[in-house]
Amino acid sequence: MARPANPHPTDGELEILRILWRDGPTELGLLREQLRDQRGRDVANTTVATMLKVMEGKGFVKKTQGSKSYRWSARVTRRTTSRGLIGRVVDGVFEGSTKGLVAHILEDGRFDRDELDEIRRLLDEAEGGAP
Amino acid sequence: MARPANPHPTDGELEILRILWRDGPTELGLLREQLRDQRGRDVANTTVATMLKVMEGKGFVKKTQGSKSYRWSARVTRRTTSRGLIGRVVDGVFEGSTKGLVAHILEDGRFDRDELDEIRRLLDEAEGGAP
DNA sequence: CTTGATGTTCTAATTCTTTAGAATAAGAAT
DNA sequence: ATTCTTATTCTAAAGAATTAGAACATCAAG
Repeated sequence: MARPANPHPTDGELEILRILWRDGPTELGLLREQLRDQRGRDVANTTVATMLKVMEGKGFVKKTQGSKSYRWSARVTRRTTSRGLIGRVVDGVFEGSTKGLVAHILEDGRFDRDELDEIRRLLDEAEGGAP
Repeated sequence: MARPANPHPTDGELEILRILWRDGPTELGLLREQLRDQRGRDVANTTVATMLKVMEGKGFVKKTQGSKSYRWSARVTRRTTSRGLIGRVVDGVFEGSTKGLVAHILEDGRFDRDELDEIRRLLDEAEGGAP
């Protein structure tokens, strides 16, 4: 037996998704440039192509026919992806307690007053829909 | 070139750390039982031992001499580990914005009124130390 | 039409992750 | 003392992740 497939995108896959979420459908060349900028070092064309292939197999991205080459775009939203990743942290270190995670972030995060005020506003909004 | 080393524990490693954080220094047999319970399926003794060896090399756990066998314990705290994992999510999908993460959780999480009140209290405490 | 740039597919090397068997050691039980 | 259980180390299989070269296609430029 060996490792089962991980349902969450890896760090490398997230680098690509982040670009696609931000820029929308993107052709290979431009995607490669963005990735180079993000990493601060060059990356081979084929590397990006291979990653996209793998990610396509996982259902993370899809390709549509562009003018001369494919245009790659995210098939998963930022929302569902972050939901999954946060769930992993919650289960992994907070024993399933989302509140535990929030507590940690509030205790640990360096927020200034404006940010705290904004969080408080979000909290008020959440209160409206609470059971 | 191949993949670089990942500073964060894997999901499998987290399963072990979670037990060690909860139960403190633990011998192999008991650790194996806890892992079996957590997973709902059996695990080989050697599997656990190998994971511990790898994790020892990464600095995640350490062993001390017990009565007859080693006692394994976490060398990283829950706090630093969650800090790292949360940082990864923040950088990965929220473009470095911790506030973005909090916003997502509050919008998305199903909190009841009691929990929201508790979060509000935590927020008040954070306000005290804010710049 | 040849050449050059870019994209795509195929193949593959390397390392990490997960899993466990084989062999051995060492203490417990009878 | 021999057997049983448990722990440890060594070895390794097999899939996942990351990286890219080789080969070929294709479109644009000249």
